[in-house]
Amino acid sequence: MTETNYFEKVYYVTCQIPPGRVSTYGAIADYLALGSARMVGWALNNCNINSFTIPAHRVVNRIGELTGRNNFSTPTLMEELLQNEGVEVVDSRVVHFEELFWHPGDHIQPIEIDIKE
DNA sequence: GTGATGACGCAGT
DNA sequence: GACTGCGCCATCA
Repeated sequence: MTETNYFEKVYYVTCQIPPGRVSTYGAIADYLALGSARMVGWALNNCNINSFTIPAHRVVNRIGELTGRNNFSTPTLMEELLQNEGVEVVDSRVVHFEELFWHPGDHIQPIEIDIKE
């Protein structure tokens, strides 16, 4: 692999997040034993070129804030994608974040990318 | 080879 | 209770 498996780990876990659910950088970092949530954001930033295959919009910080929206094509794209999946987003924040929170490994599933148009 | 940076999180004040 | 600063680890310049 030309790129470190590190990216693939983040890529893998991120793809496990079911539509309509969200996870956090810290949760992914903890699950992958990365030791730092910044690593997750950094990895996603490097993989954002594949944003069509990586639901990076489902990854938010620990308070449910869309801190990475500015990294998308448009600052509103992340919010629109979440709302399209049924996630209510207000003021760049996920509403009922605690209820929609999905913990990596809780219901881990094989990689199954299903992109919705 | 060194310093700075990065979509965060926690501890300390 | 709220704010600030530091640390995690890897890549780029």
